Amino acid sequence: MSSSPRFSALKGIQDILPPDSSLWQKVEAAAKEVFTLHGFQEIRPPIIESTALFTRSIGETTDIVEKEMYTFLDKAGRSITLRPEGTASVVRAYVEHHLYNLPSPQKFFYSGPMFRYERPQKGRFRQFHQIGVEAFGVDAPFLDAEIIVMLRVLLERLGLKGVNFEVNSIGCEKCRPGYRSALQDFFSARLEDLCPDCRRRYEQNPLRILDCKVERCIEVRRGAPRVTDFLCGDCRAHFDEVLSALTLLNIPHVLNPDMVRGLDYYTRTTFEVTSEHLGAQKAVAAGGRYDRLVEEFGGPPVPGIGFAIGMERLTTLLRDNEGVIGPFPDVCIAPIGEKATKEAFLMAGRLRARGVWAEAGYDGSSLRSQLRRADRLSSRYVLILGDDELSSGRVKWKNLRDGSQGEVDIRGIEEFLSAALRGR
RNA sequence: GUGGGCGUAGCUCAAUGGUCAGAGCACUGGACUGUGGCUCCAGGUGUUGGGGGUUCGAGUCCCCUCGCCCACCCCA
Repeated sequence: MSSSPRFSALKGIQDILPPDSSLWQKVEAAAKEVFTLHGFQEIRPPIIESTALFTRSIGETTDIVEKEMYTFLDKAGRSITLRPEGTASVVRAYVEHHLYNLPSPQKFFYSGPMFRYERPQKGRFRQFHQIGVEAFGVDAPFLDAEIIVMLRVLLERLGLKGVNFEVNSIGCEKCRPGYRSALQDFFSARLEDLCPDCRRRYEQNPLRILDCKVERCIEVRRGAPRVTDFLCGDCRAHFDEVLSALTLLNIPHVLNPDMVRGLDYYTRTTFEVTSEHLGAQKAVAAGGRYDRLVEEFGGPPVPGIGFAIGMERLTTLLRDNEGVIGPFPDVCIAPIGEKATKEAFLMAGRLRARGVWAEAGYDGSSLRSQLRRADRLSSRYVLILGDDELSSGRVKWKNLRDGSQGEVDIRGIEEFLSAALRGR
């Protein structure tokens, strides 16, 4: 090891290494397949945007905007921010390219890194990854239900178990102010019983008191007014239809009137998928409606809805459920001697051209160590290629799974292995 | 930003303030000149995260710093 400076990834930012990366690929492939079946197409927005895009949409006073953004000035002095979430960019693109002129709903999915300058902990990183979807132009409750169902289908296909679907409605700009003041009225007489954080929340965002984990605050908020009792007629009807659609579709879900959203743009339906195995950050996916956001970005009054899945959180759960086992080579070729090594090199190329994953030994290490290596890699087959084989033109093969072995003509190897590996 | 825990070999971890900081795993070779897994033998690597201090003597105690983990705030 040299004494020159050793680098490491930045705080809260991690490498995704094999075999973990193959689990990520599996998730991404399943998401693409499920989303496509539901009419969603991929959109690839940039990772950096002008800072104002996020401060507008997410909310000036949210923690994300106030203290968690990676913001810098470019060479022309413009304020640029690494995206802390995906929705703002998709809405920007939707408006910028006048996609509201296309038939509604327009449905998109995306995946990639997001950045928030936070203290890392379990399930929380400074660079993390989301797979998300957004749908524009339809405010019908069936779209809400369809999106929740789609999320469930995906998670089921991935074999994820032990998660809960929680749903809520936080109303619109008409009903929320009334609820907010009703909450403040309720807590105003009990302020001294609340924790310091909640006293601050009382002023800034009283809905957050419903989310507090302090024992005393949980007591105090018993009997607090529920957001679902303050919904206006339209919001009430919308939410009821979402719920009955979910019931119709046999989707297990729980009403959680205490569920709060961190971003300002949400309206009406909100939902979360939670797990008990994620530490303090138990949401593996979350989303909701944002019926005013397109308009706020200068577009027509077009409703929107979407969700995002936290990749690190999801893969944590999948890893716990089934572990991660990497892909295995189909065959390792163990050459003995220089001439055989050259032949093994060529043979590996021919096998690969036939779709067989072949590994050939590069140097003259012993047969024993080459076999040991093949075993460690969990290779299915080994081919032994030494002077005897070169002169006889017959290669020795061994099945490392059951120990069977034999020989095969050197020119028939591709056929032999293709047949032997069929149905792998 | 706040609080707690932890940093010793590639990995998992030992070592009362006291010789030269050890073991298992892994890796390579051999026992078995060309047959993996089991067993045995051999091989060698550390700025004890970094810096400073206390001490005759620091991996061990103190301070600073960096990093990791967990929690708060908040969030996927």
